[in-house]
Amino acid sequence: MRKGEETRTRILDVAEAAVLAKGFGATSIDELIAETGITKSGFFYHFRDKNELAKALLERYIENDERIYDEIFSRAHELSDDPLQAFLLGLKLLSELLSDLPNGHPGCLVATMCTQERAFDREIQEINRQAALMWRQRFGGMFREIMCHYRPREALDADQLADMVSTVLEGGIVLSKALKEPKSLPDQLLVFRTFVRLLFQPMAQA
Amino acid sequence: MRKGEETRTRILDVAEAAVLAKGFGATSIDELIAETGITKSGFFYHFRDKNELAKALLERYIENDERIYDEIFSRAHELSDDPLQAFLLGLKLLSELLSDLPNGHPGCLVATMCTQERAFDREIQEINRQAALMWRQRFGGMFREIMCHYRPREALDADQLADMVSTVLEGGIVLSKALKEPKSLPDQLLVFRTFVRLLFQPMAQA
DNA sequence: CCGCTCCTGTACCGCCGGTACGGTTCTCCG
DNA sequence: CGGAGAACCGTACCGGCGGTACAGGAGCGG
Repeated sequence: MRKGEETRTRILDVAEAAVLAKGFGATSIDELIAETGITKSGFFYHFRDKNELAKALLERYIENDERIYDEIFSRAHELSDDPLQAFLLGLKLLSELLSDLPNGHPGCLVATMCTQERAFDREIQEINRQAALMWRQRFGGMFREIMCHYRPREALDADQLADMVSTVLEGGIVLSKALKEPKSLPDQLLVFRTFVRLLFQPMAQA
Repeated sequence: MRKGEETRTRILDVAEAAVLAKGFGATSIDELIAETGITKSGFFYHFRDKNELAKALLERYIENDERIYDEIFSRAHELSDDPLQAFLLGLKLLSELLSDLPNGHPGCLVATMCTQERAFDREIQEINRQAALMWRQRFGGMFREIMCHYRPREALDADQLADMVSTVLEGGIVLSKALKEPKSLPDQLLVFRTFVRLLFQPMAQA
């Protein structure tokens, strides 16, 4: 029981690193079992096929992702009662966290699954969609609360603003990888942060 | 001579669609030759291996991408002499173009290659990097020109702003695919457009 | 000691990327 | 019109990989 879970976790750890580095297709099962020190039979005992591995990988990744956002933004809300300040602080904390990753962000599994969508079944696509919707809900709620206290200089939809957070994160990851500049991602997040601050900045002559 | 180029183009057309839909790894050569109506030998006459196909695919994609940006922003600059207005107009035109794609944006090959980076050789990674740098240069130039005429409300680096264009495009593509909402990408671009307008909007009491 | 979880070992299949190579057809140029 | 490439076709083959099948064994809790 305990032993099985531990092996499964080890497989997922190895697989996640490999998939983020090389893509799902380029990650072979043989390679995974070699690194985890189990046999092929052992692998297929835990995962029916590669698709189920992808599913488990994705679910675990999203879960962890949510946990990180929970931590960061709850900490930000502890430090400031103002919803705008808390959000801006959260973005800053997130940017700093991303800056501290030595080799840059390892990549987002949601994005990897997206760029290879038809290679996976609809279940995985649906998990992916739900993840994006959760992000929208999370940040959308924050923007709605901000809008209760601040009047935006431009009329923008809270959900679209929320999607902008995901967009900047996903796009920043892609750009960082393409440019081989780990700093781009946290930088882009800070640029977005400036935009948000600007958007809700009270008019000069109120 | 002419014939060869045409076949090669047909292979690339089929391959591009398949790669964007399923990912590079999930796209088999057998499948490509079946759809193009040639044989395996014929395929390997045109491309030494799959990696060279990827390279040709990527180069053609980037070339086409650049051409589209050239057209849109040169048209925008014809319609307005003001660099800010021209840029904002360009974003609008781009957003409209993206809106008109019936099934949404098919995906960016640069991003797909990024999420599977180690599966390809360094040459491809370098092409990818150069593409991102070209985007930076293109939009960076525009922002620098804008900054000659407008004073931004917040001090932001022109290159980082330029990267933001790429970020929003790449991130928007990912989000659109994840959410299965084609409209998200053009919407995100318009949100960014609003930010840019806000950034360079003259102060109320100048 | 039974039974269950958690594997190992072996053998095998079909698909796929890639190689090798001989032959064929088409195309353009002289 | 004829020859020389260019642009393929056909066939056979290889190794790696995803996946299946199935038999068996170690360890562990009840």
